[in-house]
This record gives sequence, structure tokens and C-alpha cells, in this order.
Amino acid sequence: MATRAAPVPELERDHPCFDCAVRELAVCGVLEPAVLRDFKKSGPIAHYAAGETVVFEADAAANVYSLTGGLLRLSKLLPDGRRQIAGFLFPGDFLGITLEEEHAFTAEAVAPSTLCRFPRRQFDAFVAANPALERRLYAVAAHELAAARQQLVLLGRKTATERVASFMLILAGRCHPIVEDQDISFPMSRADIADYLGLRIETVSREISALKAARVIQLTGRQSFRVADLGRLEQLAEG
Amino acid sequence: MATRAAPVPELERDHPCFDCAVRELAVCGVLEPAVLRDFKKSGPIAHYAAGETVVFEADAAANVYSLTGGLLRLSKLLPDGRRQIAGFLFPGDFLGITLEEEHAFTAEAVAPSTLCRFPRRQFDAFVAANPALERRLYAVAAHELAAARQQLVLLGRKTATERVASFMLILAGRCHPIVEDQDISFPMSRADIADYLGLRIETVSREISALKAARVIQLTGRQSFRVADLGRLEQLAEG
DNA sequence: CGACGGATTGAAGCACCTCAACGGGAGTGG
DNA sequence: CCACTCCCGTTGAGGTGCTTCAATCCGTCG
Repeated sequence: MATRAAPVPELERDHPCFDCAVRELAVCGVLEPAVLRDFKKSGPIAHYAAGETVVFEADAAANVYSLTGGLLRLSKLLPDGRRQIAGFLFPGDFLGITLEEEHAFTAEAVAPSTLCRFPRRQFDAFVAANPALERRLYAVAAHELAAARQQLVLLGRKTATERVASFMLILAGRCHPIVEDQDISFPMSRADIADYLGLRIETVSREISALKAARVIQLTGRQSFRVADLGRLEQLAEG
Repeated sequence: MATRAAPVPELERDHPCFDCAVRELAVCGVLEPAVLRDFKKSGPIAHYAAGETVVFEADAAANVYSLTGGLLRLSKLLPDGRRQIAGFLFPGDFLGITLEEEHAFTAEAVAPSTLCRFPRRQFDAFVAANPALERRLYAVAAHELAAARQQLVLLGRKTATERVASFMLILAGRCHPIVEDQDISFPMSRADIADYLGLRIETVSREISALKAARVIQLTGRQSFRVADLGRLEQLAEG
């Protein structure tokens, strides 16, 4: 869900970010090599297994993160256990858009994930010293805001069929261009999908089965599919 | 929904922003008087009657706005007429958090409203020249993002009773501190509330009646109420 | 193989929606 | 001042889309 970055100069082979797969995608993409090297010094790499928690809701927001690999979910629990997933973070996405003292959402690894971790204080200093980074962060926040508001429409007004179709489109939309019959894999479980779409897993399952039966999509595995009829899928997603 | 600003030096009486009621609340609050005067020159005041549209979804984002009085709603329509309100803008709030070329949501005046309008190009130049403004915009975006995600929980997982109770708390939360038996007025119609909460008007009406019958709130008019039992209201809102 | 967790499918229930009637305040005109 | 209308909100009765509960399937792993 990160926006595309301006190309940065080539890095030297010994640069700590040399083999980062998402360098240009991530917020760091706007930094000059020298600055980037300096920046990276403050940020060790952290690994999380599937299911592990990166930050707890209401934890002190001591660090910010840049996701370089894997998949995270941002979620919130109600007292009785109901869960809502506010969004997924893909490689290149930034975790820590807040000026509050504590995180508002729990971030957990859906699949094994790799993150660059930066102490917030140092990160804030870096931001203050690098206007380009500040602008980039604003762009990321604005983009996430638009995505969250779009999700409000889905949760507030769409039917189960429309929600699941929209979800498929969101997944497909991560590939550019969106083409039919291209294999798309998603690491999240039916439970995650349900909690993201405000449905129950049984409903998600039924709707996926219906899309498959209608030959709009094709299941190529439990966590992968192909779009068989893009036009129809878009139609279903918008009501 | 705006965050509190640092106090600014006193303005001269002839300053165009001298009698702005939300100066310190709005994004302009971080600007020095001289800069502010310069800034304001680029921004004429616009008035909108209740029901009028400030920006249409998919319109070119040629301007940004600062709301100085009234109330706006941000909404999106599905092809068949279903509507979702993504949020309300109160005085001091900023309209135009996006780097896209077009607006993603329609903004309409719920009540007669007054806005400062700035051409986006000039505004962007101002932002680039004023790091404090840039930081402030980021803070606003981060805050709106948190609010939108909180709303996702409401729309995805809360019952009708919980939604309406939460809405009452949001309204009450705009007064600091939240005290019982203080009159709170809201200019939006039941239809607006319903489209904000992802419910139908009838359901909103029934739930409000139920809260009233349970003596949790007290209706003091069609568009005003008092919190009679804050603890109970909070309990109902959280499930 | 048997056990386990995740996914699917079926049948019944319920929360909210839909449709419909009614109520009440604001504005208008006699 | 009242009669009328209009709009918004409220209330009631019946319908439905998603949930709930339950059984089964299937791939994985010991």
C-alpha cells in the first residue's frame, strides 16, 4: 500500500541497504545513500514468525518499523473477543504513523516477516532533518487514510458478495497491471479475511465458493486464486 | 477532530485572521503572524449553505480548505445510491489531505459553513516553505487515520446499540471534559447519522429511543441531548 | 494410520432491514 | 388564529441476509 518512490542513486555493495528488496518502495527510498547509511545504523533488522506480535495495542510507541518482507495485520479487539482487522501491511509499508504516545492497533505477523526497527526518537530526529522523508511520510499517511475511508464504505454499505469481490480486487490490484488468469497468492487465513471484511468465516467461505461456481475466479490452492472474469468481478464488487 | 495547537503570538487587529475563532485549532495555528498574513492573502473565505457541495468526489483537487465554522460531511455513493459517510469535519478541521489529483470523497455542508479556500499549488508551496506546517499536516493526517480505523471497528464489528452509543460518545467527546447533563447539540439529520454508522434511519431512531427509555441519555430537542449516565453509555458503546 | 486445525457445507435463528402508517414541528396561506 | 402541507422522525409488523450451530471434508504432521 506504499506509493511509488523516486529512483535513488545506486548503492555501494557494502551498504547495509544494498540488498533490500523494497528500498525504493519504502519510506527510506527518498534518502540519499550517505544519509541512508547513517539512518540504517540506528535500525536493526527484526524477524517475526507467523502469529507473533510486533506491537500490542496500547503499548508505548517506542519504535517505528519498515516492513521489508512478509505480511502484517493491524487489528483491534473488543472486550468480548470480537476482532476487526483495520488493514494489512505489505513489504515496503511503514508501521508507526502516529504522533500519539501509544499504538492504537495491534500489529501481528500473518506470515514470517522481516522489519527494520527504528527508535522513535532517532527516527523523529531524522525526519526533522530530512524534509523529503517528512513529505514522504505525509504521502504515506494520506494514502493510508484514503484506503481506510474506502474500507469504511465496504464495511458500512456493501453486501457479503460485494465485500469478498472487493477483497479479491484489492489483492489483484497489488499486481500491475491487473490481468486475468494470473496466479495471486494471499498468506492470510479465512479468519483474517473475515475479520478484515466484517463477516464470519463461514460467510467468506460461502462467498468464495459462489464466485468460484460462477467462474468469476478460480481457486488454485487454499491461499491462491486467479481472476477468470475481471469485468464481472468489478461489477460484483461495486454493487 | 483537530489536535490542539501550540499558542501563537498575538495578532494585530487589522490582521485578516484576527477574529478567526479557530486560528489556534486549525493548521494555520502553527504559522507566525507575518507568515500567516501572507498565507491568508491567497485564501478567500467561502460560504456554503446547508446541503451545498464543497467538493465532488472525483473532482480535480484544485483547492484545499480550512473549516472555520459550520459542519461538513465526507461521503461516498455506490452506483445504486447507497451512501457511506466517512466522517464529519468540525471547525478547525482541514479538508484536502491527499496528494492525489482528485478528491476521493464528496464534501457537503451539513449546516451553513465557512471555509478558507487555498489554491493547492500555492498551499503546497507554503507547506514546502514552512516545516512546521508540514509537520502539522502530518499530525492531522495521522490523527484522521486513527479515527478512520477506529470507525472500521465500529462498522465491522459493533451492533446497532453499540454503534449509536459510540456515536453519542464521539459527540460528547468533542466537549472537554465529558460531563453528564451537559447539553450537546448535533446539526446532522438521522439520515446522516445512519449513513455514518452503517445503519438505516429507522434503526438509529429505535436505538436512540431505547437509550432514552433506559435513561442513559436525555433528548433535549431533535438535534440535541444530554448524557445522563456516562458509565452506562461507555459500557454500551464497547459491548 | 489417527489426530488436529483450517476450510467447507448445511440447517435454523435472529438482528437489522423493508415497507408502511403515524406523529409533530415549521412554514404558508386564508 | 387555524387549516393545510411538507419534511423529518418515530413506531409497528413482517421479511431476509448474515450469523450461529453443527457436521463433514481435507491437507498436514506426528
